[in-house]
Amino acid sequence: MAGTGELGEYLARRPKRADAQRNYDALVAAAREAFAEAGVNASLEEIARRAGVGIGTLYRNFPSRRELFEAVYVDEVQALSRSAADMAHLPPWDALVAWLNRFVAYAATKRALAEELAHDSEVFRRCRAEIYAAGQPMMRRAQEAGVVRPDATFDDVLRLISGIVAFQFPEPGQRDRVLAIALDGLRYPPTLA
Amino acid sequence: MAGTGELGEYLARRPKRADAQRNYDALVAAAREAFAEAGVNASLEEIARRAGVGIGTLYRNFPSRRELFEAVYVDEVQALSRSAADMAHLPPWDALVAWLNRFVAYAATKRALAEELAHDSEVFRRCRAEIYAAGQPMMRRAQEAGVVRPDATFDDVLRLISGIVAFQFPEPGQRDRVLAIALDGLRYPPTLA
DNA sequence: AACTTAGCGGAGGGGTGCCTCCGGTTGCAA
DNA sequence: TTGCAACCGGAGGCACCCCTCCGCTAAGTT
Repeated sequence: MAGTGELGEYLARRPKRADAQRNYDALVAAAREAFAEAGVNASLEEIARRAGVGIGTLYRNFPSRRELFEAVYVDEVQALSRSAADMAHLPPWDALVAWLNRFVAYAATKRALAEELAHDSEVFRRCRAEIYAAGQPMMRRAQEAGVVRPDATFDDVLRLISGIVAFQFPEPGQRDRVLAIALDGLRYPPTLA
Repeated sequence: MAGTGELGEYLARRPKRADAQRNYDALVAAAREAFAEAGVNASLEEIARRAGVGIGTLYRNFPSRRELFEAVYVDEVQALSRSAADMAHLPPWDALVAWLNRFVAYAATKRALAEELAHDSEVFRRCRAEIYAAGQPMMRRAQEAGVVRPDATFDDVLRLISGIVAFQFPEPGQRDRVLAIALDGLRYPPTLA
């Protein structure tokens, strides 16, 4: 688990007794599903039901909705962060694109969650730093190699991708086509398709 | 009002008596604000309160939440549709970009609404057709002039733009920068920034 | 001015979600 | 095995929202 920054300490909240741990994990898993399906307004009682525990158990582990958000969000970010290492052996442009594709999977389901946490949350700031630490070097590397336009920031790119992916595309190929347009805009020097 | 297609007939629901018309209009205006602020789940009772009418009046005019959505949505689309004519005198690329900028203003506030209506709604289909009728000729014109990549569809472009704009950008300049990246990806043949 | 009827508005029943509280249960250390 | 502290779960109070129903009001007509 080394290399995921100091985010891990936020998992120290995980309880100690075996049954309590089972419930904690079941709640986070249920919450992940529920938030993906119904958005951030998913009913907490529904989540408890889905996890097979009482509503009281949910509130004991996560006194507020926000803390449940955070628990779901943190390990998603950690997985994304770790994946950056897998792309290290690729050429600069390919590495960036590969990681951005991994980012797509993250952003597609976690955008609403991130938006909710964005307002003054220590956890969110740390997650943001974690993502930057993973992706920004790849971006810089690609820019220094002259294959990404120099006037774009890493933040620009994340927003570009996140926005596009937020949509539900009816036809599966279309999302990739739209992403390709966006990536062509990022590429430098411009190339003929 | 010519040129806005057959969408106008949906406004025939507007009631006849003077007081009823005032209330109808106040409700639509209140709903527009409320949806912009609180999203599609804004409370109907809050909307009625804001419009200064009873909840009963709201339900008489709009038996379901969806019909209120539609009323708000339709004239927004009509305004967007009409604006296409204003760009006719510009060169192909500039015209398209100008209209897409107008589209940005529309998409920023109406995306959630559109998503809600997207599922089997006759009104939504007509609005969609209206938008296509307004924008697709500009897109085709630009492609025929060789200034827009030929493999992109009009739908691709709308999704590209809508997605990006869905975000709240903290710094105002960033949105334009991100849009510029996307538009560069659309442009053809690619040009050096 | 008087009438008629479209239109008004809000009380109220039903439903759902949030969160607290506490009697019962069970993992685990000794 | 036993004891107890940690943990469980759901009943219940509160708040909010949805939607219906019906007695009242006033706009438009004659």
